[in-house]
Amino acid sequence: MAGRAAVPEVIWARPERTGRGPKPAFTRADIAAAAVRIADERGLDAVSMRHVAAELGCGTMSLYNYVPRKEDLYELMIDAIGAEHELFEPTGDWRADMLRNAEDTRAIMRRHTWAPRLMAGVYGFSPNTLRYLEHCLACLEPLDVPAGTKTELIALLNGVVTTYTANDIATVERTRAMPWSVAEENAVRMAYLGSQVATGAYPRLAAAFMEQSGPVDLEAVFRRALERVLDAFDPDFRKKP
Amino acid sequence: MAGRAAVPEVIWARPERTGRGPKPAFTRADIAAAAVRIADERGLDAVSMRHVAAELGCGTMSLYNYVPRKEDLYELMIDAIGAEHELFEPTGDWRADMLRNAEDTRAIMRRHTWAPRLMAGVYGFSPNTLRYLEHCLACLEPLDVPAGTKTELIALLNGVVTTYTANDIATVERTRAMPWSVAEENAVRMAYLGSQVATGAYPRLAAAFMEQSGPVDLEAVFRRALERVLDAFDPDFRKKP
DNA sequence: CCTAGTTACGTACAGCGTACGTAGTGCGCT
DNA sequence: AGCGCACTACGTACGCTGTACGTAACTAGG
Repeated sequence: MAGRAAVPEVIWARPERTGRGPKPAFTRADIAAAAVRIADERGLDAVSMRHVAAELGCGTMSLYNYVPRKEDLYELMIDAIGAEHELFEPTGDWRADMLRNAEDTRAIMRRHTWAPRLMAGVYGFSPNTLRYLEHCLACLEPLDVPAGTKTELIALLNGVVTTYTANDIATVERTRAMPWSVAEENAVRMAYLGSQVATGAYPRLAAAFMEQSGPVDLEAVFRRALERVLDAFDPDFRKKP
Repeated sequence: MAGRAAVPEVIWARPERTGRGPKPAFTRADIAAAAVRIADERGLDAVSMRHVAAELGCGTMSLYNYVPRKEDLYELMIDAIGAEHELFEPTGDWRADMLRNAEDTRAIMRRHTWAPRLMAGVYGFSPNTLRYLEHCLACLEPLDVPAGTKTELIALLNGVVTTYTANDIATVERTRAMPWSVAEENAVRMAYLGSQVATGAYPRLAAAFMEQSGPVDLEAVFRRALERVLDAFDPDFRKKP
């Protein structure tokens, strides 16, 4: 009686190795690395059970011994890139440290442009996610607010980083493997946007468009957003000029 | 020579109706409504070209006359729920107005729990999205900052609303059509999280967990996040006690 | 040693997006 | 007026997906 579990499974809760049977040919890390490699090189849509299995050099269905559902494969991928976080020694300046964390997260997402899309759908707490959370709390040690407020700060900041970086990646690279170029698609979208604004139906939007000169500096916009979020949590902020 | 366009298409740029040929049996609004109905009742995964066509009572491939790619169907859906925004008369109090907008957006997403997932992947500017943007700018008229800063405020606020509501929906309702109950899955996840925290590997995280008593008030957390974002943009904020 | 639990994997199925071909319809142009 | 073409409609088919299920080989615990 093999029987599938009638209860939801958290992949991190099931042991990687149980006593009986032949030794598994791969570790979870192997599988995660293969999936990440495929996603980096051929896009997230290329991450299918078949392709990952092929990358590992095993049969498709063998993968299901390690990863009961595809969703779990995604969790492995998120955990894998979570290992790339730089867990530095906190300096005592919580603002600077959190900025560094945010830029670090952004850099990781830039290396793995599929990450924001995955983060939106997976809510698990993987080992590396927990480690990163703990690190953030360590950075926030000097900040004198309740622990609940700190976790809210982390959540808000992470949300902003994800949202902004997802948008930037979208405008810069757009979905991969399109028959037309990125520039072309963006041009079409901007042309449409311009034509709509030109109808006069959106006067304030038009004014905002007129005001801006030259291309937007995405990096600067991002940093400003971070600073604003940090301001909102900074007890010293009110006293500043 | 029918020939597909070798250039990206923005569905809003292509006219809904061109002169020639038989009258289309449906409008875009019909199609969007059908897709939204399916997503509301049976979940986003049930929104397939086949199902939408069936809901409309036409052949699957006929749908492609109206919606060249499935991605465009998603854009129609987002635009459709964008019509649910309450475009009230600005009161002159930009903070209160923007709070109202945020709560309004949150309410829409709660009615259509698939919305956050879609928003993460679609970046178009649909008619109703533009209308809502214009409305927000109208609400921000009393705020004396550059237009660019206003659009940044709107973007940041919308991002926070989407992120937070997506998370809340996930914990409250989780993916639909699971063989186990929501409570069960959350219980399993929390049990795992608790077991990890109990290992002592995450002391600060453990402390944060200890600190909290009783269940988290998601609404309060959400409102606090909004207030913080608004604080960060409020010129009067520094002068307050 | 035996056997239960595991690994490995081929086959099969339902469902997906959508390319393509064909038939019918009615507006615009000559 | 009527020709032609752009459009609607839709059936069929292809390649792909996740994964249920069955079978064979293997190994550690009792």
